[in-house]
Amino acid sequence: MTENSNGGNSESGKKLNFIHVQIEEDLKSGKNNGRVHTRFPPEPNGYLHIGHAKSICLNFGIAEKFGGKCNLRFDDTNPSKEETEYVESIMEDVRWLGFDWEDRLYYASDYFGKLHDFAIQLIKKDLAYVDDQNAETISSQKGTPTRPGIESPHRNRSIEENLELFQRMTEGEFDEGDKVLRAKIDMASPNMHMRDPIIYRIIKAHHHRTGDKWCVYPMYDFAHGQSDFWEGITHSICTLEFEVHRPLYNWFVDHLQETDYRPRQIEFARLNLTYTVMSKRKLLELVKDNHVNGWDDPRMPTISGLRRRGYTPESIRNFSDRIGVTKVDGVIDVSLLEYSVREHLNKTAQRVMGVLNPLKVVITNYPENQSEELDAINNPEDESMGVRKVPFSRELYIERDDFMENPPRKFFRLSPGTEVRLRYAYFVTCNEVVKDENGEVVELHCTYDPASKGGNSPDGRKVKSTLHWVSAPHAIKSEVRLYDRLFNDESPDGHKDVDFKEFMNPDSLKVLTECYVEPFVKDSRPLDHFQFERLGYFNLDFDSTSEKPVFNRTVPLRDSWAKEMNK
RNA sequence: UGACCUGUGGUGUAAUUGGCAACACGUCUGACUCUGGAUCAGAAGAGUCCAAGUUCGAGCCUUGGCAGGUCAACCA
Repeated sequence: MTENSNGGNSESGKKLNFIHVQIEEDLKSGKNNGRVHTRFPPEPNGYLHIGHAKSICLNFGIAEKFGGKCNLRFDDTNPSKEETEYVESIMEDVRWLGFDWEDRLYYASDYFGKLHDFAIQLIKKDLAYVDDQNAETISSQKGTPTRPGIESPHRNRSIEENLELFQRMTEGEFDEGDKVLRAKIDMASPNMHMRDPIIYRIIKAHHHRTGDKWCVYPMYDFAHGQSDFWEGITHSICTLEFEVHRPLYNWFVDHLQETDYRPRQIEFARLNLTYTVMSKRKLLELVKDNHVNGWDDPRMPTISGLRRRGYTPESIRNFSDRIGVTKVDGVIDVSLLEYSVREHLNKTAQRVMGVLNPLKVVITNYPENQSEELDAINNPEDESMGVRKVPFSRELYIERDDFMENPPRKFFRLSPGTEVRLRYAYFVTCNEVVKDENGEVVELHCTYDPASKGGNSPDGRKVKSTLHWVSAPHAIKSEVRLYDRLFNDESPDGHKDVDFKEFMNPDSLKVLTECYVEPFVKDSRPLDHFQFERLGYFNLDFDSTSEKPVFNRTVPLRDSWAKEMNK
């Protein structure tokens, strides 16, 4: 009823964040001739994670909202960390999330030539110099945030000498670390980034695109603003830690570009999630040290991991909208992410009956070698998804937890002498419990009431509970992987620098091999999301090499239901 | 003891030109039995970091504090 309770009043009806407000102001004041152009600029040094999804949704979302454009740009200025595999996975993930950069795919490496020319311009303006000192020395001369730095002895080299040295750097005459090009700004600036920052360094590594053409590479601060400028970016959105870089970003653009147009850097808070490690460095470590089975392991917070876990693009985009955009560095509870999947999957997922921990049930008054097909609803929230046939026969499997020989007071499911409903099928009553020599229950003998076909008895009698089940001879045996959070409840949030591996949850992956699902599943390969009724949300994992279906459970169990049963 | 940024229920986000702080998640309670971890109904929970000031009236304005974050990579 009150659908516009968000206070926003944009055309799309979605919530306005502070960046939207800023853009509206820019638009009103006639900046950039009414253009809005953003970019998503990942470094291809790892797979994208849920934090990047926030940035993707923000940047592409702004373009959509204001009728502008959003570029995809790979910020590949450091060849020692970057790989083509990452480029490809990033493109796949952005597309999967539902965004399109059309023909606007760029690489910072496309600008290496222009950037190099700009470096020379800077030297010619006496705003850059070659420093021969090593990293340590340069670092020690930087001073501290509270104490000014001191100038390099090479700071006042002649323009000619700088030009020559930079040329020789470019030609590969020096080794890595021997020389760098620095901007000549202010060694006493209160902003550390303005104390003669390095703009070019020697790296003798193979670049994933330019190969061995270059051995000097521009630094982020030097390259980023210029790239934005050349692409006509109006709003360059980045995370909070770049706030102190902004003066430098502006300094480079101001000293190198001549028109009035200026891209504008705006910072927002990166996403932190509880129980979730999101630093690329740490995720890389998990992959490299085989703590997980690759970047797309369903326990990973990567977009590819979430995809295999069964998350939908819609659910991630909804999550993104829900968390908003601010400059407050906070921590979001993962339950909000999980809520977002459940919300979407509940509307769209195919319902299927399945048994994870089987207990055999024999319907003693049902004829042998007979079977029949019963109608089951595919999605109670969406009639258009129709119905399917579920085979029923004399031998069934039910969930082991659905039977108790000596039930406590509030246990209404199957126990000796009680009658329950098998969903979509019949009322059954348990008459006999078969045990093995260890006293373990191995089989139940039940009788069914043929008059209760479909799930209701003509005499109007009620049963207290409904079970789901599969027909033993028809069921497909499958493997089910139950994924839980990779990190346990004590794990620190966000990017805090601690030994995060101490907090890994040893039970984060359980593989169950004796599971049975309706045969329906076999014929519905294209439908990869299922809700196993009562058991949670699953998806078929196509990654499996085996012939049998393998399911990943998407949303971890919460214990409220179990708690209820233990009362 | 520098510069920049940020402070609204447990969490996240709102609050038109200053007008009794709203929404979502989470939590708790109840209902519903063709299974819910679903759905529905309800409840608790902040007086907006603090202090002064301006004002009939301040989360929004002013001043001063306090707290937290970021910055000293030849990473991005």
